[in-house]
Amino acid sequence: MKRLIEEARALLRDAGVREAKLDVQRQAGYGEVSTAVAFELSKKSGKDPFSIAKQIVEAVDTSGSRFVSHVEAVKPGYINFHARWDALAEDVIDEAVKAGDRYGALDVGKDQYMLVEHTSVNPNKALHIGHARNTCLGDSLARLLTRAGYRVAVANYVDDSGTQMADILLAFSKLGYGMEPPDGVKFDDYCGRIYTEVNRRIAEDSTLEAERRRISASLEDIGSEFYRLNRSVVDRVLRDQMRTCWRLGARYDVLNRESDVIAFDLWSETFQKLQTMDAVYLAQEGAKKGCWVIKLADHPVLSKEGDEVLVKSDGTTTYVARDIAYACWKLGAVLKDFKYRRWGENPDGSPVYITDVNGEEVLKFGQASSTVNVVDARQKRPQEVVKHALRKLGVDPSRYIHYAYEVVSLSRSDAAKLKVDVQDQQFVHMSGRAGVYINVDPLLDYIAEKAVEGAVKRHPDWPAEKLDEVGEKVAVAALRYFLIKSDPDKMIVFDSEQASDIEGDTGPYIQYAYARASRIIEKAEAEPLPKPYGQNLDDAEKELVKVIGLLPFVFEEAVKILSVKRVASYLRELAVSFNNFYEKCPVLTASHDVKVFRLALVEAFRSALSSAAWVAGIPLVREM
RNA sequence: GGGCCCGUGGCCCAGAAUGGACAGGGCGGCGGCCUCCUAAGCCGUAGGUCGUGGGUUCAAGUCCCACCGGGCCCGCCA
Repeated sequence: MKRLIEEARALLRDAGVREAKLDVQRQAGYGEVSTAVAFELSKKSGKDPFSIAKQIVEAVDTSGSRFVSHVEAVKPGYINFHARWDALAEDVIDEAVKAGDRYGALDVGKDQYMLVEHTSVNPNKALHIGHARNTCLGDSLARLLTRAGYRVAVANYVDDSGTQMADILLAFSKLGYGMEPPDGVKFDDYCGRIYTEVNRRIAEDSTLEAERRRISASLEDIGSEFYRLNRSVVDRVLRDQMRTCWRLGARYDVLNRESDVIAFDLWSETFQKLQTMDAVYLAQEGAKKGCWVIKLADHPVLSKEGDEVLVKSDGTTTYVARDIAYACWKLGAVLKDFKYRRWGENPDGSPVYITDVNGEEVLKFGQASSTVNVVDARQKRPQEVVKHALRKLGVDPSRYIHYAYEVVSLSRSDAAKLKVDVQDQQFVHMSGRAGVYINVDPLLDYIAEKAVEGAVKRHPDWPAEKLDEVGEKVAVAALRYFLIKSDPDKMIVFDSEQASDIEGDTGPYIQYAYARASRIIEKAEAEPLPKPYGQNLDDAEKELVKVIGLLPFVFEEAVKILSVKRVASYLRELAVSFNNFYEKCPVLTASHDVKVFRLALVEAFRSALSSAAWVAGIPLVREM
């Protein structure tokens, strides 16, 4: 496909058009590559764009072309290049089949190291669907960057210090909650339920509030009973959370604990530098008297809201201060570094490390070329303060990317199921404190159950294990596609019936196209030979060739604007093209030459789909 | 009060980085297609002031301004 564009560009150059923007034409009927260059030229010369286009087309000589069959000037002034399908099909199919499930890989990220951080759920509860949006976006971004040739490491920030843990510890130490969850309940889920209950009890009994504060304070005392209890609770919750993340297909390289940002003292070095750069000052009066605050006066927007406290009057740091220090570590603006120990293993066998003051492992996860932080849109302001601080420290703030996404809320009907009084609201925000949330694990179970119901009808002979395996993959595909396909700037009003749909514009639709293709390949006795390449292709074949050829461009665009959604919509487009081909073009019963060509086309389709599905995190099955 | 985001058929959403060829798809509705590679599919059909009003342009769903409606953020919390 690239060669078709290059050839079109060369033809234009020979015809006297030095610079032209060429687009691969998505719609059928307007050629395969087109340009609106005549419109631009008409702006300069004042002449009618259509006559300019005609003039250019007359000057184009396609007689020596391999990929271009003919060129035409159309209506208002477009110039459309039509492909020679035998050559284009050969080019696209060869490239896709050769590259296999890495088809479309780029090298734009060569020699660059990207640190992607996502998930970062407080370790006092199980993942709900809002967290899943974060994890799925972040994991797919990491995959996209990997496919684009970057060296990528994935971090999960574990906010293990602070007050949100105190509720759970209060429950275990004073309110008589046992450390073991009831049968069939995961520990993280159990903690989430406790968290809700404790908050209700604190609202009723104010003495508990003081108790919680005391626990919160004693957490600072390293080696204390509460400190040790906290560590063990955090680790148990984290292990359960990670099981859910793995279930969703995510993987991680490192778990960075907030308590270790403090323990390794990344802050003091950062603080010194901020002082040296005259970016902070000790407030002498007003409400923030006695606090070290960062100057925001020269920030175009933040200046209107007053300076930000970094060090409280009691000498402890705020969350934003720790985030600044951590950002400095990520981008190599401080020299101090963590130590690590091996914590566990991803399903793919790769190690997961965790920060640890007693750790033996010295690893380089900091000093990234750039860092992507998947953090919900409500934190835009603090994230902007971090960027401002980086700028002050001489770090190019564009290296720090806040990948913001909007929250997930619940539909009226889902909220009503949770006994929320919905009144006239169209949606209800989730709240861990209020117990209003839908967790990832039960949702996946529910979708898998629906999928198994469908599979059993089709394959009454399948053993339960196989049904469960496919059901699980269908569930993951459905949820990931659902969370990835919509614009990150838009709030998702989650409805479990809609999200668990496995028909229409869904993840399973994409899996289904792949399964159909796989069955053709399995049943074919002939080899998918590269030749002969089809003459007189059916429209459905042409369309499929074109869409397969599009993938490298899709990756290029997606990586440029960090758009996971772009990959999801491509997958849909690709699967539609295949299903169309599947209906109109029989493969196994076709004549020998046609069959061999179509088999190769099906194989090329599988390459394109598996490559893009990997980025989207959609697991594939050969039959379903 | 200041700032950020969203507004596309009954419902959900593509199309917004770079303005261009009839505004695409799904759900739901109606009507078809399994002696043929899996019907989790395909085809047809009905349904649209792209929130409103201005502006820029040969050309605006897309860019600019104002307004309306919805959401979020502005703590010595994280």
